[in-house]
Amino acid sequence: MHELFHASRRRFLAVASEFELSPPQVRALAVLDPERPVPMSELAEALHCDNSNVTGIVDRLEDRGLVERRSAAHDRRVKMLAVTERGAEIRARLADRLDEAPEPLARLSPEDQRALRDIMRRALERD
Amino acid sequence: MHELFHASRRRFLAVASEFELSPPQVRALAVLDPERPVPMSELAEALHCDNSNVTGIVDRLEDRGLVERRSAAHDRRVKMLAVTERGAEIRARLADRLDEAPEPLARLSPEDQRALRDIMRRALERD
DNA sequence: AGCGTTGGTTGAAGTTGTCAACGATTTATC
DNA sequence: GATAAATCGTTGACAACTTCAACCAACGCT
Repeated sequence: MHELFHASRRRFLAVASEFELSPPQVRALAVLDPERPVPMSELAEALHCDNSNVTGIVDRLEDRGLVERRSAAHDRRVKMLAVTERGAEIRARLADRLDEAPEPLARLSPEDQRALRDIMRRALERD
Repeated sequence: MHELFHASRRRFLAVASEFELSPPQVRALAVLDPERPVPMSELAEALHCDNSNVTGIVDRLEDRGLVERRSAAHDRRVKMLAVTERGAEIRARLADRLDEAPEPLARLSPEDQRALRDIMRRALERD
């Protein structure tokens, strides 16, 4: 199990540097929904970190034109995070790379892969 | 799959702060072998980071008395990293906490857990 | 002996992370 | 409706991580 996580972590870091993004930036981009802007605080919660931390991360994502801050209509304190067109494109390519099965699992037989998928489904279905 | 990694990551961070160690410090301590000191460069390789990075991480682990730098007999350039008695104790408790099955998997039926274990074994056995 | 290489450290620069304090705004309470 | 309390995002201070380039000491080779 640890080995699997280790392999996944390594691949995650490799993909991040491949796109010249830092790990938290990749995580943020993956969490954000191009279809539906969300407040900063929601991103902070998803990333398990402080509000003040996402300020900086979003700053840098905004500098690269991947994300946009928009003020919300219903509450002038909150800022909604919208993924730009370019951000959505990067995000999609990122997802493609990250959705590839990690190396050790890719070598499994088709039956094992199916069985694994079914078990994973059962593990998460009660949420 | 991503959800599983996410859950594991969250637990990992929780355990780290529980022991008042930073994530890289936990990783380092987990990699090191109390039975067999290894050179710094080997730790750097295991952590997928620069040599200069482990210098600082080991500095702080040494400050807390969890790890010791010993000069190697065969080559006076290299420094062997040895886990202290206290370090080994923390390391063991850390392993206990990290070896607990992640939340979603713990709820699986015994048959599914066995099947999962067998699949994992097959995935890694060709290494 | 001399020269290139290697192992670890140092310094600079940038990012991540937490915490406390703050300004602007909203919501609750009187 | 005015005032107080709570909320959202930002800022500043500080510690840790990360990479890179430069460096020193020590090794190995010719």
